[in-house]
Amino acid sequence: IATEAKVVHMLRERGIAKSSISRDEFLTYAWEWKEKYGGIILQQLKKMGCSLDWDRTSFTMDPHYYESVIGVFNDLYKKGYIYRGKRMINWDVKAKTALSDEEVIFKDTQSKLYFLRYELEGNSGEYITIATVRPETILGDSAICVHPDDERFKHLQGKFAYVPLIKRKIPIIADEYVSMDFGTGALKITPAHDMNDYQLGQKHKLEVIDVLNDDGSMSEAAQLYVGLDRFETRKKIVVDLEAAGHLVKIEDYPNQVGYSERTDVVVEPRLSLQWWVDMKKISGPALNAVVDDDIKFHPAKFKNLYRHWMENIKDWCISRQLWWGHRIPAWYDQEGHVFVAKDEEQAYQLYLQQNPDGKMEDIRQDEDCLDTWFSSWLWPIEVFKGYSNPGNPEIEYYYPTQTLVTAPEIIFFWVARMIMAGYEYKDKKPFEQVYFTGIVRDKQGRKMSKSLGNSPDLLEMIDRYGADAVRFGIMISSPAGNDLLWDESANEQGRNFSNKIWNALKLVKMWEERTPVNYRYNEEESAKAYFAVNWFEARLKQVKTELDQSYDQFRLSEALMTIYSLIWDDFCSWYLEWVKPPYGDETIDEKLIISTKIFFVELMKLLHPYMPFITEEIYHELGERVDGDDLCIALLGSSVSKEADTSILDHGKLLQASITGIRDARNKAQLKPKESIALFVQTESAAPYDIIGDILVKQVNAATMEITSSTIPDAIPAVAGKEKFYLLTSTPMDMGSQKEELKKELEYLKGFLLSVEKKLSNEKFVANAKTEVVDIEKKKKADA
RNA sequence: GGACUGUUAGCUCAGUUGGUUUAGAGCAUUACUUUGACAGAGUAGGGGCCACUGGUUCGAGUCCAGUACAGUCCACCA
Repeated sequence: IATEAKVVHMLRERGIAKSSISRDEFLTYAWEWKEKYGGIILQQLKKMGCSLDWDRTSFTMDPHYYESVIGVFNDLYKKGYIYRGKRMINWDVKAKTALSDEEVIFKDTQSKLYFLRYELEGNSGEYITIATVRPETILGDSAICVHPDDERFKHLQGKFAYVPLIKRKIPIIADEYVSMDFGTGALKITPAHDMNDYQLGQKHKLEVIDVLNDDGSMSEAAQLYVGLDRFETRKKIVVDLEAAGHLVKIEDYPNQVGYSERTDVVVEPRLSLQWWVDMKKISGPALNAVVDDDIKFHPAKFKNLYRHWMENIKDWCISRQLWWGHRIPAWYDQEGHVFVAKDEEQAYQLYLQQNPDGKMEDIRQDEDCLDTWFSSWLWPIEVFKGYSNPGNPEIEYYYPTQTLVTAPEIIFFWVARMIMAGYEYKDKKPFEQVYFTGIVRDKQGRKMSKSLGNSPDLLEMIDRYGADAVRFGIMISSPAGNDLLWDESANEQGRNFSNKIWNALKLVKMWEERTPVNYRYNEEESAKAYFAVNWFEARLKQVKTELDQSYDQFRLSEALMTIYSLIWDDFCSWYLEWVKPPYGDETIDEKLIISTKIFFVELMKLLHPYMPFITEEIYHELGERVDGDDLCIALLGSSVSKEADTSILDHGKLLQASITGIRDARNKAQLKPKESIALFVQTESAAPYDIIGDILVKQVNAATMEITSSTIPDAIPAVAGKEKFYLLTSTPMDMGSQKEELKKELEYLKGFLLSVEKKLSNEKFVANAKTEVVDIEKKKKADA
């Protein structure tokens, strides 16, 4: 529909009206348009780094696909699942053509609401009053409808009234559809000119009286004003109704009226025969598949929505008043008999069976096209030629696919119908998981759309920030199941991240310039010398486990955040600083540099799906030197276990807390970074400091470190958890600001202690809560 | 109008069967420090009646009901 609208627009700009060219000519233009803009979209996807199989692009109007769509239509028709039924369409009385919904422009209009009274049968002088904005349609009335509970009209139910002017007798019926508080509470039913009226008419078996011709003039069925234009008729009938005493009053009534985009005339709702799919015939397995989690939705909240829709499924109107698309394979003869076939020749053969003397020219094909989703719902099958060439190796290999990624707004249009088609034609689900992305909105919360023109220019953004940065910006702000409020500043974070990674590479490459020293340390020293390596290896394992969990739940932005933090905080801020050779040392331990590069490669692998370009580049930068190295293989082999070493991780935490605490104390005491200190550690367990001591000393610029059992006078105190540190400096320092901080900390802990004690002194809590919970509270108290 | 979903720091969001140190993260912001991987970095800080009102419970951001507001899809009213 969008394509057709765009092509129509393009032609109009060139001064060509759609109505002035043939169907085939129009389609030539449409194909040109498709090639051009389809190509642009593919280029953008490539520029974005989407790793798709570019040799296998597929289109629903490829010849094999087109035939399959027609084949499916024929198949469903034969099975009796497709039928013709009435539907209200938009009719352009000037162009004498049906319009798609997209071609109707609604304008706010100041209309009039006419209150008309209909005389009741038998009791001359008694009336029932209805309200309408289209008085000319009363000539097509089949009934008057009231709410069954409406006391005002209860006595009239089952009686009859006369249509004014033509005195046709119509019943007064009751239906809950009518709202009691609108208008007069009585509704005239005109099945031929209103969809709801039509449905009520079906329900109550009312006559359909079409009072309009296709040019908008009154038809023979109207009895009066025959041949007169609908709006002329409206003026005239109001005068006549007033003269006959039927007009009660006229009120102003603002409403929206649809105009044709093509001819700018008021669109006429018109009943027309359209093609439908009987959904109840095919929806059963598709409902169960999702309800039973055979197909999983992410986020799961859409499951409810899906179930509700499927349980109340309505038949699917598959006709569209368009030229661009799969043309409905139905042919009609002069009498309106239908012949559904795969092509004109076969339709003709069917026609011949009934009309042995018939000619090819006697039948003509349906002008309409199929709803775009009637082709799209075959996607998981026909992309692999699973319908046109069943059982071929590709469909057998790829079907069912694993994950469908799509937008929640097309859950019914596309997802549900693909599942139905999957069970109908493959007897199997088409995919295992469905991941619904957020809807992209701008900062003001508006949906991004072509018509609003509020979409950012992707290529321009890529030029400014880099494709990886743009991808990062999108992914980091795409929490599963929420809309994505697009803000260009997210790109900046991505760009800064790229910079950070690139600089980390620069640092590692600088180290490579140094003289390598092979295995500087012996077995006993290695836990200490390679603590940073052991720690990061453990962190890597730990984070990989977290990532597995995030991915299992399709929490993509969370996974990216985890990787971001692993690289920035753990790798750059901690690990690289820990292994960084001291200033002035021109050598480097070979194990350190190789481990670092292996970690770097591992990190690049983790990040690759999000930022493919920079990770690919760095992988190759590092790869030349890592590949083929025995130590690399040995290191990888040593990390078979997925369990991270928790004691190493604990030591890492202690080291981080110590560094942070001491640095904080240094800052508060306004020590210059270059000023060295003597560090004293007061701790309950000294053992870990054997391992982390060297790094600690380096990171806080200490000349010496000692374990002490008593406080050190005249030193700057620092605290990390239950660890105490004393920083001895050559110059005495003012510790006023630090004291303030510590007082605040103390206040907090006092308050905290109070709240815990309050809880523990509550007898009901101690009596009712689980013992573990009470124990935790007791531990909190002890710690505080 | 129907159905569904949401409402937690300035912004975007976590918070997994109610209890895990008197609510967390990223970004933004503030102060100080630093300039030997980093058009930056380090350290610290500020910022929340967890929409509102009731209820269940020893205990509620978490469960229940209602209200308000927002979003989405569907149907659109003579």
